[in-house]
Amino acid sequence: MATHPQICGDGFSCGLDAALHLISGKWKPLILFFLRDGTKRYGELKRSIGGVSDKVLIQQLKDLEAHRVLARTDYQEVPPRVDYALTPLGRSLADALVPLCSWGAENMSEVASIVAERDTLP
Amino acid sequence: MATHPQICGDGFSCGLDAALHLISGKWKPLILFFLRDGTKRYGELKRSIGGVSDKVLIQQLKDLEAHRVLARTDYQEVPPRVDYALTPLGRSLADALVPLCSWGAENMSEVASIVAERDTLP
DNA sequence: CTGTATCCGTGAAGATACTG
DNA sequence: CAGTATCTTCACGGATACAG
Repeated sequence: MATHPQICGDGFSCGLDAALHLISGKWKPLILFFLRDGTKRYGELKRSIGGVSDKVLIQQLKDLEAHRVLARTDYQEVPPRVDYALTPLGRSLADALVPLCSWGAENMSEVASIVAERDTLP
Repeated sequence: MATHPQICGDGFSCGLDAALHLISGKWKPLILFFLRDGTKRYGELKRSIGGVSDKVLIQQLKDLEAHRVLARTDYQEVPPRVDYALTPLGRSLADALVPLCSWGAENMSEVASIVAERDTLP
């Protein structure tokens, strides 16, 4: 990732940049929000989200795990049982996301029409 | 937040999804961040950010403008003078971003080390 | 000063099939 | 059930040159 020359050290331009680095990915925000309800198994997660392929879901889960946002537990059973949960870091991040989520919910119809209008232009 | 998902009516899976749709882009968070200080001219913005090409910066500014997050004013002068400012929608979005920004600032060193550790692996 | 116009490399995401 | 393995596509972002 290219570092931005301005603002602060640690390789991030600002706190927002650091936070976004962890949640950038098409399904990551959704994963975080589902996991706020508690630990979930892989299949539950996949059904909850819907429309995501195994490959992509696994990839995003691995990213989040590597970034210490969530923890994966493999019970080494047959048939396989694996679950995912937020770490303390992940929970605090998810909490920080709440206002943004509320904003989106409040402005959703406006955002939807803006996006629709724009995506259908030539 | 809404417990569920899957396309909640307006084409977004949840409010967070809608919000992120507007700020996804490498420089957009930074642009919002700088514009919180007030209206800025194109050149100011470019210098503030640093390391971004004209093409990409313009592209992201256009996206934000089309999404009604910021307003562009062209003074029709020679030499050209153009400035950019947050709209009311943009300001409320930027405000909703503050907790996330704070989270990033508080956890920046941890995030930086996590990312560094991971990005240097094979 | 504020942009356009091209060309291009990269990687994220999707479709599909297969496995322990 | 919980993944892996390939193959493909395409939008994102970058470099460079040029224009009003």
